[in-house]
Amino acid sequence: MSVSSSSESVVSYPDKKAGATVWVRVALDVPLQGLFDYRCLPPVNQGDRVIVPFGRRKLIGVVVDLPAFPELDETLVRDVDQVLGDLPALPADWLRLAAFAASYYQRPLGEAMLPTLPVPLRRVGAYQGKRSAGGPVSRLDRRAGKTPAFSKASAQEVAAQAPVLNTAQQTAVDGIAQLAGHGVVLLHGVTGSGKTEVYLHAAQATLARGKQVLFMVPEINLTPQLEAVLQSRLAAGGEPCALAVMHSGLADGERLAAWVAAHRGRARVLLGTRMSVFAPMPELGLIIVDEEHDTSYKQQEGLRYSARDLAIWRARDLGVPVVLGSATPSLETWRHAESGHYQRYTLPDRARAAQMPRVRLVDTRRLDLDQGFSPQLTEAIGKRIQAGEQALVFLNRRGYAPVVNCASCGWVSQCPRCTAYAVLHRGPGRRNTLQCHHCGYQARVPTACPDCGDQDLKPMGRGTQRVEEYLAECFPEARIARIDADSTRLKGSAQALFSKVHAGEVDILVGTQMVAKGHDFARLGLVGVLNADAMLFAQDFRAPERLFAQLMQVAGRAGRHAAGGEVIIQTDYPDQAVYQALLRHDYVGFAKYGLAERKAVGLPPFAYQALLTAEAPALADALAFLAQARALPEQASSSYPTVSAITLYDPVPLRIVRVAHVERAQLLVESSSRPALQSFLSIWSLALHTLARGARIRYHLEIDPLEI
DNA sequence: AGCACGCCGACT
DNA sequence: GTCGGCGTGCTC
Repeated sequence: MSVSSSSESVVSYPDKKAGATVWVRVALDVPLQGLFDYRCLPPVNQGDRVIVPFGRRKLIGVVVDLPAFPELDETLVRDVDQVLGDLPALPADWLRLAAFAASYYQRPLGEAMLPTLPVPLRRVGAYQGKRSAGGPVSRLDRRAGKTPAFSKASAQEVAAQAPVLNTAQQTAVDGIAQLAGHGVVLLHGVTGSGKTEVYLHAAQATLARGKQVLFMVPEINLTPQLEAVLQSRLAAGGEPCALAVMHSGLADGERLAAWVAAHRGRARVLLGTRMSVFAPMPELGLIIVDEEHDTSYKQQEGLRYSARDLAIWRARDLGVPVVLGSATPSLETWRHAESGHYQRYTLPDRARAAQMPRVRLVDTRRLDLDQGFSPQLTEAIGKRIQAGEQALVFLNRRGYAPVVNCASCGWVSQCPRCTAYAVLHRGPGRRNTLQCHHCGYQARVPTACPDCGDQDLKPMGRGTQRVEEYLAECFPEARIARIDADSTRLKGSAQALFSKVHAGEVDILVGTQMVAKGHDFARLGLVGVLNADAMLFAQDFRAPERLFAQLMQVAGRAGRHAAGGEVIIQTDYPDQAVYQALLRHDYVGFAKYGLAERKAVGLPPFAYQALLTAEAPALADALAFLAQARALPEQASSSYPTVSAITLYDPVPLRIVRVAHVERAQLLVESSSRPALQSFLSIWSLALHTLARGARIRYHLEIDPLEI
């Protein structure tokens, strides 16, 4: 209609029919505090998406309010360009969740809200312009006849028999069923104890009540079998259940399809990674957070949210249960279980016949190691493969060797852009490279030392490639496979490698933490762990907790089906509490010890933290910014009512100061009171915004950081 | 964050 | 004479 310039002027100056227009308050994805008011022709509702002019461009925003009066002088308020009616309005509970996330993580509402929408729903170009063709949703619906937005199993598949629950599982299922309204349930059980079966029963009961289920997992591509299990076991209304899957590996269109299916209530189960916590689900009745301790639930850029924490908030807001599952719950969660704040159900043994693997510590202090291998470990591997079983060597370090060193002058390979070693990688056909694991820098390995010209350059230490090479020398008959980020770079290659392992075409598997998650190896009899101590002495206070979780998880790979599985951990520190607890498979003891230690020194979960990180070309500028940030409350103490309850630590450089020519420093903020911290941060974060303007500084404020 | 305006340096 | 460097100012 609006082709001529005269009709455009009608849009700009609408008729002043009394009551013909309303005011709308819109959240936009701009790094500006506050919301933006526009004039709009009804019908328009809270939760509608609108296209609005903003400066010289157009943006898609979400209507969060219909105020009686604009906050601004009416003459400055512009007109909404278009109300997008292609989907039902975003529900009120979704708006509440976004508002909570924005305030808790200290970001403008629009910056929290808009990025959670599938890309096509927030791109003006998808609605206006040459090839918009009715918008992304109508295009999706036109396609839907051919490719459904979500999958359904056939009725026969759904009839698949459910195993009988053991007593502990039944107790947990009953406990979840008896929750009237909201409650947090911690399902504590080791790998193979049957947590999935409890989830399935709880989910099935929820579906039977006509409600939707949100099932969250840390990484979906590592658990492809879960989708099939949900598919074949869950039904809704006598029909196989409609399941949608959502994760970051999906193309924009696929993600849109899953999101729309959840939003329309067509998908009854949504299986997804952390981003799925923001999917609108009008009839949500249960949230499951599998492996709740997993750090993948923490978003590491943009809005740095914890999907687990938001899931709990969302469940409470909706008055529905949330089930957290883990063999090694985070100490935050465990503390709530201990205090009775969460209901805890423990699944004590492996539900199927298998035994827990035996854990053996090999004290490497006085041993002569051969390429990092103790005689005990090498011998154990030999025995297992002779018996026709598989062995897994776990090493959290990829590449051939972490550093190359000159024997005569002491030169070491370093990344020119980062304060980190350049790692030696073996490429195909002896094509060796030095690679930086922080910035992606790559270079040929010098043939002689760049400093002294000596040709005696030696790889120091070892990564998965070198371990693979060593094992091939030790066990020339054995079929060896390596699974790490390098060997699985190509799409589908991870799947192919895992299939080979499952098919028994591999005797020895070498892998990084990638192998610890999800996969269930039937013939695996032995897990050997190299270099665990490196993780133990990693920078931050959560390192032992993470190491314990990771070793429990990798140990769970051994002997899951057959009895007699064994885990060998090589360490210089066999007396460390982590290893001692692991010997006894004693999470409870380890958690008790860990919580006591945290309490004694006032660390989370007995304190609440925020971390301000500054980045600049020169470290001094980053540190100066942080020093100024730290001084802000002193300069204006009256604006900070809770500052006395807050500790601001000294700004310090990050352990890896420079990454890709950017130098970083951080400042830790701590309080024993979460409300006091929140109140402080809400004022401080505004002041930081002003402070950073002018200074050529990038910064971010992270709430509840996992690594400090 | 974009996006434009604006005011000084080397080039077809 | 212009093309273009990125400083700074604004967005309901």
